[in-house]
Amino acid sequence: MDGEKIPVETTIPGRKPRIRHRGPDKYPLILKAARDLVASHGFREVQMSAIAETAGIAIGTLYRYFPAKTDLMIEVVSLTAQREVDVVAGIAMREGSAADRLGAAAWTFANRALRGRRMAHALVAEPVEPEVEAARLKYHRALARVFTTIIEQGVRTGEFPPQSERASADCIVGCLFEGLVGPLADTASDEPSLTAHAVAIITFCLRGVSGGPLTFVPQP
Amino acid sequence: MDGEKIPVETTIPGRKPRIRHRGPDKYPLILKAARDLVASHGFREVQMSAIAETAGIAIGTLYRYFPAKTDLMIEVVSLTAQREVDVVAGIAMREGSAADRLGAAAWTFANRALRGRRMAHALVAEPVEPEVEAARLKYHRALARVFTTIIEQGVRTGEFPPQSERASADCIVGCLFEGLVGPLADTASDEPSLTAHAVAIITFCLRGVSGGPLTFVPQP
Amino acid sequence: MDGEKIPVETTIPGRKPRIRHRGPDKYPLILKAARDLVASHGFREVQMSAIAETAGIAIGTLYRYFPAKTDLMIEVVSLTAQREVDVVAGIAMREGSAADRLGAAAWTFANRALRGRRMAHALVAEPVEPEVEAARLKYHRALARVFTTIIEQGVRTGEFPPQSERASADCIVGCLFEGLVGPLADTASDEPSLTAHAVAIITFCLRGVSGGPLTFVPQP
Amino acid sequence: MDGEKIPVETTIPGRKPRIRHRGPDKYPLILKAARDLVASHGFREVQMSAIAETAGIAIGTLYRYFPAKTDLMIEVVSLTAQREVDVVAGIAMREGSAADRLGAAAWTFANRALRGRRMAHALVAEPVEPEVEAARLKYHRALARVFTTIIEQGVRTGEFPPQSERASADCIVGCLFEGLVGPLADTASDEPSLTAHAVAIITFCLRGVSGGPLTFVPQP
DNA sequence: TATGAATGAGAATTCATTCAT
DNA sequence: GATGAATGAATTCTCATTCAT
Repeated sequence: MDGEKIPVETTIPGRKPRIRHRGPDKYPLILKAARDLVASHGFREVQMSAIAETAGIAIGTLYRYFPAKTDLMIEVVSLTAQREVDVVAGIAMREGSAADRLGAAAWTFANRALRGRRMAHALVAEPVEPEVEAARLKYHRALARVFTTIIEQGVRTGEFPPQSERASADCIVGCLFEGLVGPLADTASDEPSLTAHAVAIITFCLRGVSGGPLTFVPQP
Repeated sequence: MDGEKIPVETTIPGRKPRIRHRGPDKYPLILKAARDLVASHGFREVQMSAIAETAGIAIGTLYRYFPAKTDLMIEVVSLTAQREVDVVAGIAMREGSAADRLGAAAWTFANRALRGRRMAHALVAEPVEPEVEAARLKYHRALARVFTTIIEQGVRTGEFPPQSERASADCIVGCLFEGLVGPLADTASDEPSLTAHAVAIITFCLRGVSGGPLTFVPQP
Repeated sequence: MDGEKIPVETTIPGRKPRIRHRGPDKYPLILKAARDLVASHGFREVQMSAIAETAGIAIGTLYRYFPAKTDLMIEVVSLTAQREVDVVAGIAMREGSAADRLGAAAWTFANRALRGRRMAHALVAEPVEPEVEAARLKYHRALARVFTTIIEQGVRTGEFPPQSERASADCIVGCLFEGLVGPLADTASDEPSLTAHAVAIITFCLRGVSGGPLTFVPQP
Repeated sequence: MDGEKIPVETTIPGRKPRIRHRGPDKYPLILKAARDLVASHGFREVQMSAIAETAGIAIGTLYRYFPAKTDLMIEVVSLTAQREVDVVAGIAMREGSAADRLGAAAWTFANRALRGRRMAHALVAEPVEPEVEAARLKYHRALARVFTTIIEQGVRTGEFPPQSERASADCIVGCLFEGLVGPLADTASDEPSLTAHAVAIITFCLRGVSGGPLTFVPQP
């Protein structure tokens, strides 16, 4: 109506990326609440209202930090998974033979998974939406990549026979998930038997990769 | 290994028993509709109304046969899983060395899983409620039991070294799930590369069990 | 997982067009409730919950008949507007000179609008969403088309001078809306003065179309 | 017609009076931001946060100048409308016959409205709350008053026949709104056809007022 | 005065389950 | 027995407004 200024159809400011903080940053608080809730109840059972309540904030505040529930869940998966991968990768980079490092890496993963069972289960076998599922898959792949690296090194040095490193790495991840996370999710087995189980699984993996009669012995 | 079936338990104690009928039994009709829908859309996406419509009956009728959605889902998992276990168990009971039979059983599972991917994924990695999850777990265990049997026989005959048969069987199941079902769920890989992948995975399993340099070769 | 039946990714049955009724049809009930509420409170103030309550049904039932609020609002606009247009069009089709019929049609519209002011206002000047706005616009256009027809006939017979029939029809609609609906929406004028106002407006329209000193006289 | 402004009243009785400040007056800054945003997105789409961001101030500051969103919106309507009325009133007070001035005033309005369509639409057909609606109505009335003045002069000099000046003025406003703002709000018509449309509309108005075969010819 | 993080009431929509016919 | 319309609790997300710093 006013000839002097004809604003073009522009984006409304402040619409999407609202996450920008200075003062008290509730981000870690929210993430912790979400993590805890997922770890104890799984993805499906967690409502935004519960997360807000657990974090001691209002729902609206939640949405200042995460534009949608999906985003928060993705962040939970990514962060938690990344931490696991980092630790395992650290082990994989140490000194020693490929077999030793492979065993140590798997052993580390196993021990961490046996603690935090519920969360491990959520990361392994409880997808919700495609987008969260994608984040979960990334975790599987990242973990497999660590093992792929070790195996490739072993093959290069002749310690392991030629093989599809990708397939073998997938198998190791599968062994660890199925053997330690899935079936045991709700079983309350005793500590020693779980340890023996883990040792047997890692031995299986070493043999699968090496094609020889290796046996895993956990290092204290 | 005896000829008896390795059952995926179905009855849930403490639940209202399924209603039995006289006249036209819509039970298989409903189950088929539910199965098809789960196979094509996954557990989460299937509503009772959709199942009823697909089965060509009214929602109310659905509830005459299954007191709750959970029960129907459990039945879908149990029946579908039982069929898979049956087929794999059939292979496992044939003539031949333990290694041959183990390879053949795994190969059969792999091929069936690569068809019907969506359903396989639902059975492997898409739990919904604890109760359905429990049914899913029974499937894992039943499948593992088939492999346990083969391994035990191989160990007894000296074909395989002593080992935790339970752990090894879990590993095999894990290898197959992780290697074939999980990551590939939405990937559209070509036939030959998938076959090669399956071969590599089964080879890994054979080596894991035998501790020797076995290689899997699919029988035509 | 089952080789025999691989259902293709199909649409889940029963997803969208749920509107299919046999028994007690709440459709008119809902529409009446929505109409009444819009007529008394305008579009903005009407919540689905209020409509459900007014109709004496549950919210879920509402959604059996209308998949979304927008759809219900569109229906309200369309139906109400169509009725008005029909009545006016009926007048336009009668016997008589173009000027007579134009006057009679406008007079009819005016009288109906002066009753049901709130609703008329909602139809004329209270858009909500683009989709509802589109329905509202259709109403304006449909009403204009009635007048266009009369004017065209008048021009053809020489009763009216050549002109842009479309523009003239828009003007008539604008005169009626602005003169009768908009400003008076909340004014509580007395009956006689409103009648005089309507007469003056229609006279204006007749002169605008004819370019001559016509005067509108309402027929009893 | 005297020189005094035809004001669109702004103050709302019974509301907390607008806060007056000493230091840097952000008032015009905010108003400009709000105006621009309304002009490009309409009332409904504009959030206080967006206005604050556009104005480069904090939300809290916004609320120091306007106690509520409604107040700000009212101010936007009032100011914008006042400007339009001023311009049209300026034309109306020039030299010339009543018909000439009426045509020129309408022509000016039309041209300004065809630019800034979005804002014109917001002012004409996008009310939100009763209070904003009231401000919008004042705009309509103020605009009508300009035309009333011209018509009264024309009637006094015998240039126009006796009539309800109020009704005629409403009609002119209605013709302009309906013909130029409403239906065209989202249409992307070309310049020449819009001009022709405006000419036809103004001709209609001249005839409606004069009762004679006048034709509008835009002055360059 | 200015800031902007925090608030929370409110609105739309979904879907398992019930029950009168 | 079958039907399917009706139910309503539950859940996600929005945005005007407040207030401690």
